[in-house]
Amino acid sequence: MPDIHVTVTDSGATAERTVTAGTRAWELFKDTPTVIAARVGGVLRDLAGELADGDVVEGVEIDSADGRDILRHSTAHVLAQAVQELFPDARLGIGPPITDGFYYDFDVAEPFKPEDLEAIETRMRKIVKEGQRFSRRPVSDSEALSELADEPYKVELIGLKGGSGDLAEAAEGAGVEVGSGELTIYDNLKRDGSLAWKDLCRGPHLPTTKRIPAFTLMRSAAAYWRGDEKNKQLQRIYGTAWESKEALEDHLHRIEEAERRDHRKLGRDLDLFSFPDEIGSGLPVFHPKGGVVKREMEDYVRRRHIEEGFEYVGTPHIAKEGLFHTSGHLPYYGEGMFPALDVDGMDYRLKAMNCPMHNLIFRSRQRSYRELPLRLFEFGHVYRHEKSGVVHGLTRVRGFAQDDSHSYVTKEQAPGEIKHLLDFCLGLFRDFGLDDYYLELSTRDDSKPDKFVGSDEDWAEATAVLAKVATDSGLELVDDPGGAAYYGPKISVQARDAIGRTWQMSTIQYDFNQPAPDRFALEYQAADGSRQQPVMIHSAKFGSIERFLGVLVEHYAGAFPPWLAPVQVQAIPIAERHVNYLRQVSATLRGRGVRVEVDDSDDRMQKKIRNAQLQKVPFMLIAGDRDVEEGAVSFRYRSGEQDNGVSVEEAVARVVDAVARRVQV
RNA sequence: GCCGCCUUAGCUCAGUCGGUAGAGCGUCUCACUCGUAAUGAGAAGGUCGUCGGUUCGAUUCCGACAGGCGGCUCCA
Repeated sequence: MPDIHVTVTDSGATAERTVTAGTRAWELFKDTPTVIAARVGGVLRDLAGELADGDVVEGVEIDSADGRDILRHSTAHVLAQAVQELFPDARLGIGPPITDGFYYDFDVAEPFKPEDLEAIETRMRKIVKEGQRFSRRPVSDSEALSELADEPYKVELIGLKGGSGDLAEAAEGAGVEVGSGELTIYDNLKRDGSLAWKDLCRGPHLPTTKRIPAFTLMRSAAAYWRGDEKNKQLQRIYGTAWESKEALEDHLHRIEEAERRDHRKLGRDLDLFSFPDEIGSGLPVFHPKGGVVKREMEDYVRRRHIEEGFEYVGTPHIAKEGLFHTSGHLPYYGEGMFPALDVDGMDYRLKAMNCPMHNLIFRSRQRSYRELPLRLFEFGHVYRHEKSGVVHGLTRVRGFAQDDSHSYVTKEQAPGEIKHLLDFCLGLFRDFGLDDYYLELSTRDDSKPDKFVGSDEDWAEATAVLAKVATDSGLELVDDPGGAAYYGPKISVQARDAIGRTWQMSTIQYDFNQPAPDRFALEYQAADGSRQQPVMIHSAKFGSIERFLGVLVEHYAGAFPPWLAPVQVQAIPIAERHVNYLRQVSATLRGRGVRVEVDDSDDRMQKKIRNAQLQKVPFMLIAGDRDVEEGAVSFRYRSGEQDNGVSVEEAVARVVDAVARRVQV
């Protein structure tokens, strides 16, 4: 056998090696059990793959991003095998790795029950224990079609590959089944070489099922085939798999931790807000403590808008239906609006957006170019008929307040105004202490022209303007094709919640449609006396007050920085005789604008500390005989850290300073 | 909207193989006045989500609806 030369990277060390022809990748990594696949010339391959002369081979560690994907994808195969062994009539959908786990879709007569998941998991453990080998086998399209004739969904995927070939569009995750090149089938072979199961798959996979160190099934849920509501619903089983039992434990622990931060739970525990059934789904009420946070947010953003050149306006919650025909909302967004209210034979609608009303303010008289940019702002309360299944705490509601503004500008002013608005939004995120976010650029879906208004040229221009500002910001930017509003593209700031879900917060939208002559016919008189059409830029900085508040609760796990905390100082007397002293201290604090409460209940002082701690109050001022004598207090932080004998003057200064600087403590 | 699961006191949850219910925390009352995360005693509090059906009898079984949870789809 002739020798071949390969370049091998193993555990970070690279070396040239000479091996006999026919050597397989696993032989290079015999001594590194954590390597479960190989990257050959930049392409992920099975360890069983034969090497060629000149190959550059890198070991893929199971705890790397690619390694985990391969592990999870292989575990998805084991899941599918177990399901088909227990439910022979189950047909296979797709089974890709996802963030922190994997899923596999099945067409089954009956949805899976919790007991089914237990049985499936037990069967999976058996398959893992058997150490079945993942064996790759290239097949022609016709071979694949005949072998998988009983799997209609796989057949459909093979058919798609033959067509336009855009599998990413075919179904999210389908790429793991069918690559762009030749088709491959992975056979699961038992120790004796007999075939246990097979699946159409691009791979690569672990060498054997035994290399799955830790996994668990999470839940089952329905999902539409190829993500299309018009298609049949398949039953999806979610699971997770990790490189070690410890990593799996850590993951499950992180999920528990996230549940503790859930704003819906904290909203109840901290008495911030609730969702009374009597009012309706997705319609929150804010309790006094939640009202404080909401008011601080509103005060902040109202003041900032005025500082940034906006004019505060006000508009009603409902309007005659015709207004929303003019704006385009009814034809393009009718499903999102609540049904009409019949008022004396005239149909009215709850508004889903504020722009039509701001447009009427703009149009209330002749406008001059000297007035531009003209910026209108208000807390606009909008109502959207969200589908029942999507309502979620404060982050997806049916009625909410937007800190909504519309900047009317000349085309030339648009880029500058967009940058101005983006800077405004980022400053707000900074002041509220949010740091886990990225920008998204939402553009038109060219394949659905009926969902968007306006000419190709206008869309291209608007998109280019937004893209440039977004790119220039230097922030992480993600494309969101098809996510634009019907009237124009947008930049949005996406923030992550405790469970890793992302929520759209600030939005900046470029709109050349509503000012158009066939809509609101907005115009201004230019310097040369001509009538020109402005561009309007929609923007909301919090986005929705409710959603932003929900994300804030999760971000801080309820422990708000002092400036936002509903109760900033809890005063705790050691005995009843110290209550009056603390009332005097509180009066001083209150005089400086601090939200302070004195706990004069019958509880013992230890209990009062515990309660304040559970309510996540930033500062506790505790006073007993010694403090009264010295004109001092004991100053306790949320961390449990304490400073005894702090003078009242000093304590007040500390609190006032922390509030003023908006710092977290 | 679709699929599955869930709904017992303000909260977290027991329980009733069909004979109308319990605990802890919280609330209220009383006693205690205590130096950095739970003092003790007592009391109140539930038409067991709503409406129908089956039954001698339904909180329990069945159905519809409402609300919630997890996904999917959607998210201007």
